[in-house]
Amino acid sequence: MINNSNFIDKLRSSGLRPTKQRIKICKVLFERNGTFHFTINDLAKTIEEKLNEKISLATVYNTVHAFKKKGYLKEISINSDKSYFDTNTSVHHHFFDEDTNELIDCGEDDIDSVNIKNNITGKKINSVEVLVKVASDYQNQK
Amino acid sequence: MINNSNFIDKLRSSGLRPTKQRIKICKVLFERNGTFHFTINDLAKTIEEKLNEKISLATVYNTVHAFKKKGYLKEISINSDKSYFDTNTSVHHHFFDEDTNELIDCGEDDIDSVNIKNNITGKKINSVEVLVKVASDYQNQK
DNA sequence: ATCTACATTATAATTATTCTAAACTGTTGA
DNA sequence: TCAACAGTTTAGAATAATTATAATGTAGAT
Repeated sequence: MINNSNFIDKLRSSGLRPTKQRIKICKVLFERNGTFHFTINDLAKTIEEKLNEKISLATVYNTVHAFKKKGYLKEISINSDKSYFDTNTSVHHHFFDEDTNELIDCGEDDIDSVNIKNNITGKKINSVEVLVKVASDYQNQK
Repeated sequence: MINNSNFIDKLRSSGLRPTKQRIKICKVLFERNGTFHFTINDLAKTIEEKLNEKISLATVYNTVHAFKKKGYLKEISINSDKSYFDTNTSVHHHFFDEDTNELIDCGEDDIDSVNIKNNITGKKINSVEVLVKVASDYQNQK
């Protein structure tokens, strides 16, 4: 309870009211070491397990999207039936393990920075993402 | 009608029965210059317009997935509520215009080839895709 | 303490996609 | 040529992710 003030300040300073639910979601998302890759469902389930309490799915959706808009979360481009989010908002790329449907951060040194030599005229680049899809050799054989 | 035999041969040689619907879908997809980026819905609509006839949505889904499995189509990774496909199956990257939701092929010279220096142990790389999301400056300001 | 705008919630609605089961059609081989 | 079978198509139901709705709750200012 003591260090909730961090989250309260963070929320307030970005114009989001520090409601109970948002603070709890902050705790689940950001009180951890390492990054967290999740779908909305993953997050809702984790909240239920960690806090022994349910937050409405609609609120989880609203909050995740609010956090994304404020830059606290990144949405990851994978072609999938659901959306993935990442607590690591720095520029970085991903492996996607097709055997397990798991997202894995690429380290700084895994991929050279991508150089865009020509952009669409009149547009601004919002993001550059590399997705490396991998699978076991066994899987590939079929 | 004359050059349907191309498609018939192509289908048969890959183990797909050349049904009326598949041939029609081939015509819509591959009888064009330049690549075609589409969602299932785009394709169904295009079929209806071009051929003045409807093919069941389920069939369009089945066919597109069959063509993808055979390597005639590529699925593009965009975080979106729907899946995008591409008739250009070569290794290439994309711009995604967030103003119009339009996919645009990157030219050969737009992006340097991406060098993956470390891979996940025991896995094989299936694909490497770069997605550059762009939007007008105006859009970005809000 | 009260007010007001913003948040939360359960639930309904929407949208993309897959499943189902019945009808249909290429293909094979007698 | 044609019967039979396996693969296809189809309309519509089912499922799953996400968004909208409208009533209730609550943080923060007055």
